[in-house]
Amino acid sequence: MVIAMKKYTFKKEERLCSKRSIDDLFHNGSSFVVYPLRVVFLSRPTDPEQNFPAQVITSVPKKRFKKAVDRNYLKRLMRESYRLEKDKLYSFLQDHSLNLLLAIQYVSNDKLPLEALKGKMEQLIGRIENEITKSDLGKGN
RNA sequence: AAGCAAACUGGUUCUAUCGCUGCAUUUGAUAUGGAGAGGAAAGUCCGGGCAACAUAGGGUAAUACGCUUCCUAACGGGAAGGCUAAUUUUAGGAUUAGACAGCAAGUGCCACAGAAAAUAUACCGCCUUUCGGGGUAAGGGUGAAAACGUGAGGUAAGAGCUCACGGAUUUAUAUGGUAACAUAUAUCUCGGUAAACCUCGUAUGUUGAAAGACCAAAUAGGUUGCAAGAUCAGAAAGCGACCCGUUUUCUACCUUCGGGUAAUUGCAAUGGGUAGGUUGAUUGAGUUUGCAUGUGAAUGCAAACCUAGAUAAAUGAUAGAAAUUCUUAUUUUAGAAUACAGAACCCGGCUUACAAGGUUUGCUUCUUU
RNA sequence: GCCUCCGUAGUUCAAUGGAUAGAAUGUUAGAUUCCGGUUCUGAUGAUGUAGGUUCGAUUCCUACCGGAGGUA
Repeated sequence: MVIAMKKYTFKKEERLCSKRSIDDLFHNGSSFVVYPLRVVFLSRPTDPEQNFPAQVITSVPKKRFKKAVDRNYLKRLMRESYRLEKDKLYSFLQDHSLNLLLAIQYVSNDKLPLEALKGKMEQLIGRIENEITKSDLGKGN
């Protein structure tokens, strides 16, 4: 576990690439919506081989944005906002020693600017922390 | 000069901070340096490279294409030319478009209207008559299209039946041209439709990089070989002196009567599958410049250059400055805009999208001479 | 990525190259009824878009646009 010194990186280990874990995430994960973002997440105990506590995948549906330029633009904005806001999430996850799989989908029909997306991302991360603590409590009982 | 249309050209630049993906050097982590979307990357409409599998040879089927010569790795692409049509021009000519082989091989179709839509079975009319009929496509105003057109001869009345002039067309010869074709002479013929079936000619084996090739480890299982002990009990025989141990045969099931099969564990070998990684994969029908050849597409030679390589998929965000244009404004300041669009194995085309600015051509209007 | 198919009234479907493009249902207006239902009568379409072939195109050809499915 080597983090903390580099806050704002977004490397390959932080992305979700394995097809198996993606299938696992979408079959077993739970979800909620912070408009215009829909989140699917799945928490697991920490794997000591992995350097980062969360893996993220972003997606924009082709039905809502026909042009590849628009889709790429929105994915970049989502990545950028996640990169800037993920700090809190990482420290929370390390405290609870959890590993998180995360999928963020863009649900709106309109393009939002970066500032608004950053605010939404902050809300979203707070919501995730809530949900995880709830489920942990449930397990405890 | 302004506006509109078409074609071509064109496709903003720099700095800082944070971040992403390859590459090079260094290293314990990592750090430093340098690189990082297009003319259409798009549509996936053609053609090729490359790969796997298939493959004696020929034919059929299916699909695509179809004036000529040339270019090309190849093409349904391009260049030059011919022909046809449309527009324009007094004319010469110019511009644009063309699936532009064959209906003089066969078959089919041609609504409505019209006598008739193709073997004219002649409705009216004309001529003739022995009143049964026969001849006749000159006139019918229908239709998108009416049996080559006009005139003369001819006839009972008529008719390319004959002649002259004219239009289209088949074949042959001559001249010019590489050829398509053009011109002339002779000859044959005279509804349209092949983006109707079809005929002739040419081309195509099938599947696509999620193709294919390679890699070590783990897990589960398949096959083969060896070994082990157990199920496993009974009978007979052999060996060792005997208990006992061991070997062989029989007893089970299937059978084509040759034989075959028989649970478990361990070790070794072997080929396959799953997920992952490497490769395929970016030095190539390469890019730029110059010279030469050619009407041109293009080709040849020389020099220089290396210019993205991702894989749930990088090429971004923020701040500042400059450039171009527009508006406000007229020293200036402020604001807005900067298109279409994002590589997915690679090339050659085609098609479609495209802001401002620039060039050329055409049309319209206004001004001046 | 590759391949195949389909676009006709609001909806579900017809139509051999002949045009006035039909049928059911829906919507709506009127009639019938004391009121409603049933029933009857009428109204309601740029054949996805743009070109071409043809005397004539929903149909044939080409290019775009949109949608659906298959493959892995």
